[in-house]
Amino acid sequence: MFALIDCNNFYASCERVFRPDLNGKPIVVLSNNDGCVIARSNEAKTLGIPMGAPAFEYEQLFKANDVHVFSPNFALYGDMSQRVMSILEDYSPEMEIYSIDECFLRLHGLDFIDLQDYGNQMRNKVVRWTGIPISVGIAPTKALSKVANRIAKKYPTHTNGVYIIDNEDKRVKALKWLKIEDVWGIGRQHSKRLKSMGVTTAYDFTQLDDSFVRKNFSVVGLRLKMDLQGIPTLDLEEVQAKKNIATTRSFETNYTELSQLNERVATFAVSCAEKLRKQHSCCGSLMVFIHTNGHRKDLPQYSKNIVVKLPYQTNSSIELAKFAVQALSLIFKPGYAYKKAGVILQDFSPENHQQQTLFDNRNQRHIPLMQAVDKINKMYGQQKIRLASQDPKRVWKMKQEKLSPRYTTKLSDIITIHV
DNA sequence: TCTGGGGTCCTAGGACCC
DNA sequence: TCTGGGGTCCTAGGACCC
Repeated sequence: MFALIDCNNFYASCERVFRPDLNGKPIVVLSNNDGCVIARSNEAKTLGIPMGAPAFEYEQLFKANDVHVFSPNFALYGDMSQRVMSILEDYSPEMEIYSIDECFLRLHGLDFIDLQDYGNQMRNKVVRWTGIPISVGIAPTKALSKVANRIAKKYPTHTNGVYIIDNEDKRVKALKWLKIEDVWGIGRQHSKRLKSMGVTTAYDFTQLDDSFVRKNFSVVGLRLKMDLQGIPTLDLEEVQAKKNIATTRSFETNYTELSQLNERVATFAVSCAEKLRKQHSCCGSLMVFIHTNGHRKDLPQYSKNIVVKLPYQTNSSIELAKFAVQALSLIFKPGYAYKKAGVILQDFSPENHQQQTLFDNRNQRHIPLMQAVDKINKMYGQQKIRLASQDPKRVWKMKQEKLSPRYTTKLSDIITIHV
């Protein structure tokens, strides 16, 4: 059996842990730049605030209903996630952390344990130790555990937040209940096509012909179908080194000058390089993109990306910033109002396994230099040491008007209790 | 005025090899 | 008249996830 454990309204719940006065009140968490809604408490969902709603369009509704709005506090969410995961880890030797708020456990050899009770224990411990409510779905396959989790979340009073699919009747009933667009792995395009052929539930999908599914939805669709039928085809996945690393941002205002974009792109490249060094990889190519604001139909639009093959593998912030800024100069066109830019690293290889090129221009001294920079930044705070091409005066800011304290990761933000 | 960010996998088609 | 067969590798685009 597999268990899928999912934190309820995770970001909203994290904010509420340190603001118990907000229990029972509607909360939303916004994306970077306070752009759109990326998390909602149940109360906010009830008000009809959709996922992805642009914040400025809903300002009135927020005000009218006393919705508490938060800028994203990823330091907090990341730390809370680790706490939740480290508790759940104790419930099985095999765990896959699937996302910041979800994990799969393999429940093997628990034949004499009441799984309902086991799920209840997880729930109670996590909420008691962290304040985060979770839902637990248990079933013979990963896809079915996703379905079970959805039922647990949808009917908390009936299920007590734990639901188990452990026989054929329950499986069929659950799949007939689940709408096709809510199936894990069936997105907007697939569900549109399926609905047009009369497939409206997960159960209908499992009744389709194998070769038809294979042809129209590839092996991914076929694996999903089997998993939903109770034949395990999806297994726990190991943590692997990333194959791409990206840093991309929208700007609070539009940028028109190359110099402004240079600074942003250099900073993005440095941030990517730090992530790359953290996983001990080097990269062989990078992509830089810029584009104008696609929502502004009244402004001239321009969007371009460029992929640069590097002359050698590297993870030096200095080198990557240099190549990224060079690439930018090749695609920058004056006369446009740029809203977003990004750097994406690709073509990775292990750091300690580098192929030397015949005419190697790599500066070997960057290796100890970067180690020193990383160490200092770790000790004294992010970005303590920066490249001169990065914003030396911290001119660049994101719109973050409703940022909560870093309760768990910053000494000065720890809550004080007055006795 | 204002609309997020970071990932994965699969497939088809083109370029190349002998 | 008639123009092979069997591969690999790479990339762009499209789908999906949170």
